[in-house]
Amino acid sequence: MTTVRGARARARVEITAAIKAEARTQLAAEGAAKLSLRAVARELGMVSSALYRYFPSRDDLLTALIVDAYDAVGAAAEGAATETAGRRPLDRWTAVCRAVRAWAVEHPHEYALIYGSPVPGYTAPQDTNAPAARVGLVLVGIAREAHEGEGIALPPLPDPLRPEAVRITADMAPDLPPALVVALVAAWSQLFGLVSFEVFGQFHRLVEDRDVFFTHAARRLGQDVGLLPRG
Amino acid sequence: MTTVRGARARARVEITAAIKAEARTQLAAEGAAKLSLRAVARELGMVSSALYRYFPSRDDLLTALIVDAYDAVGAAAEGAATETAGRRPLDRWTAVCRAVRAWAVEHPHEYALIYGSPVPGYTAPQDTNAPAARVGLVLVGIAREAHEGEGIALPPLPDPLRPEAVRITADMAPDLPPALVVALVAAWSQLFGLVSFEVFGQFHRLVEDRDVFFTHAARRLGQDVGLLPRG
DNA sequence: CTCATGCAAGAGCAGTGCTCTCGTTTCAGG
DNA sequence: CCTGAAACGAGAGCACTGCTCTTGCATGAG
Repeated sequence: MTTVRGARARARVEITAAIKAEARTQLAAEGAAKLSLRAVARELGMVSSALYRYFPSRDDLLTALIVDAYDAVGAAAEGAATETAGRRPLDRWTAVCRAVRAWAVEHPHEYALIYGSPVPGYTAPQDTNAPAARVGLVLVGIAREAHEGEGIALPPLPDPLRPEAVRITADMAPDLPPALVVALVAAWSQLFGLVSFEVFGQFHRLVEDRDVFFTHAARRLGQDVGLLPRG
Repeated sequence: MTTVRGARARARVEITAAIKAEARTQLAAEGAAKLSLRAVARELGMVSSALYRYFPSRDDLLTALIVDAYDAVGAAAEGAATETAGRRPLDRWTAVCRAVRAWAVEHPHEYALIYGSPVPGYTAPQDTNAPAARVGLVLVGIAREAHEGEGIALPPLPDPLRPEAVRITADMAPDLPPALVVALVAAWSQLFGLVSFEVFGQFHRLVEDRDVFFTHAARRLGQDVGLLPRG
């Protein structure tokens, strides 16, 4: 049963949540590298070994935070998409990009956890895959809507490399033309290039008005996948 | 004097180089987070405290590696630019992007060091600025050449956000039109979005032929800054 | 030749992730 | 209701980390 079976089970979920909350606080304050199991336990009034009853290792605690971060940025993107339902696809695209950026700027350490360097020997377990895909799926959804409504026009590609030659996993969006899927994957990664450079400080003393810059770049990204500027 | 003043000075530069070499080996093997001063010293047959004669702290050793990494990827980009001198700007652009990607794929941990999450409380000192700018300057140079030769055409921007409204530090490329500078900065960061997603594994089980995909995306990036497909 | 300086070694401090043991508390099956 | 298994918190301990300080030795400049 997944229902609460008693005081013990209730305490377990509460303590697990408290550990994650305190870990997230330390993460936001100092970054992932300085997240210390002992410090978390100390702050919670426990002893470090007691924490291993809830998370088998430090990496497992990090994994939980990673999943939460993916879910948070995914929820931000989905929220922006639903709030702009019915508007022009290019405006929706831009709104979603801006929501991702806003979340990243507000939670730089959590952003770094999921879109920065992978932690040392750590390989992401399978259960991070679904949360990690949420932002991408939102973008695909907007493009699909535009495509079905004929509100999309991929610019001609005078390119020796036909996009059909780029093999993308088919089950991602089998209903969309390959050229659009390729453009979407590229735009998706390029979006996080823009966000990462801002969050990681590469725009320091280079881009003054980062909000305006990002909005402009995100809009052009939407045009790159064929979203039309006028509905 | 910068010349060698004696056996002592010679030994100093040799040992400094040996430390950096061993540190780079460990960096490539395990990643930045697992780089241990004691392990480096152990491997070199010294005791850990002796290492502090050469690097005041672990972060200073990391800084040295960061500068080296920026220089390495910058040199790769510059090499690709000089090797393709005289060819069409769009081809040169693509070649430079491919050189950056190739270096990143070959040195993932060093790439993560400079384009991944910033390390914990660490703020990059001033002497990393110049090496960090090299790749961007190569891209600017190619765009400038195309612009001077009239081989550039920024597509019309039916965009409510005029690029002139995006303030970019003026002394970056004062001779180029603002719209081009904005497009260049965006393309620069988007290039590293493509590379980071590949190196950090976000394309896992998604993009099959990553070399073809990257070349295609890099070429479109070049077109985004106005480089013409036909010379 | 002398002596300040550069240097390696070692001990030591405070901190880390993690394991193991040892009493105690809780909860479920008989 | 009772009992035994499971879950739990506390503590000691291991091997490791970055870093500091002191001690003695070798180098090389004056």
